[in-house]
Amino acid sequence: MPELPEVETLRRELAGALPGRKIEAVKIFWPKTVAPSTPNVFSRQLRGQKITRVQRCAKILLLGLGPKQTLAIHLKMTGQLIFKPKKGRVVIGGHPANPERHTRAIFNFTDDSQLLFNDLRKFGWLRLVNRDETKAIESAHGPEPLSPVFTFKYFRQLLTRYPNRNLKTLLLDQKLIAGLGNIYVDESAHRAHILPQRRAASLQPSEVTKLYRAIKTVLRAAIKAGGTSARNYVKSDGQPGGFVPQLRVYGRVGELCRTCRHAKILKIKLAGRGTHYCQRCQS
DNA sequence: GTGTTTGTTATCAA
DNA sequence: CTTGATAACAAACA
Repeated sequence: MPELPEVETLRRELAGALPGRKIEAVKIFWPKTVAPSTPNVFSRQLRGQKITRVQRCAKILLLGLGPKQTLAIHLKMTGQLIFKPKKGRVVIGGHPANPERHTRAIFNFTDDSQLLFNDLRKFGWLRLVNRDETKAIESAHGPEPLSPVFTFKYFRQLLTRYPNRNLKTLLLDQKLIAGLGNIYVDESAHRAHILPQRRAASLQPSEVTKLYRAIKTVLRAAIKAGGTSARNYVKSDGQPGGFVPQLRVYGRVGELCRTCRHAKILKIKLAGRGTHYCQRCQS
């Protein structure tokens, strides 16, 4: 699941690869990927454009195409962005012209390099947006948790403003904090020694501090490791990120807790999501 | 055939 | 207004 650290990893890699490259052709293999546009319109609009910068808003990657236009990319659950310095050879399966089984879009650059958008479950999307629409995307999200805008004061006020929400749903809410998903919410709660099902108002002041710090710490560590490849996520070179060994609860149901080495990691359904925690370390 | 996986949005209900 | 539940999207996997 590409969350903030995974998209940030891609942003950093692609920021070193894409700027300056000119789009020669765009192929769309799954039209809904570019909805509400159409493959023809979408491709025509992008052809000849040069990528000027690579940014990120929450879990959305933003490829700048000059001052007026941006290509916004959301990987949703199974999206991948693969950069190939030279055109990859055509491989088995799927569409005849389709180099990889779940490739939904291909950007060919004039120097023969390529950007592939793979997405097994077809939830991801590509959208060409203008400046106003980019602003709208940004204002639909809360502060970036690793930016100075995400102050302790803001975080404390969040908990006060939504006293009856449980931590899980609150931290997952993109309007309140940008970029956290199922993995890093569970990991943050474990590191803070707080159960994700707790009501916001039930946190002691010291717990608010611990949670605030845990969010930042785990995100920084995950970015440093190149993200979590629990399922489909890979980096732009196709290699997995390295954070799985550092996960403390996500995907570890039944395992012995790596912190207390005593209790087994439990898994419940909370806010409709698989939620992992240690009964002994978290309260 | 069933349940599970999850990011996001829409819709409904209390 | 707050909050949570559910479905929808879609496909693979156990």
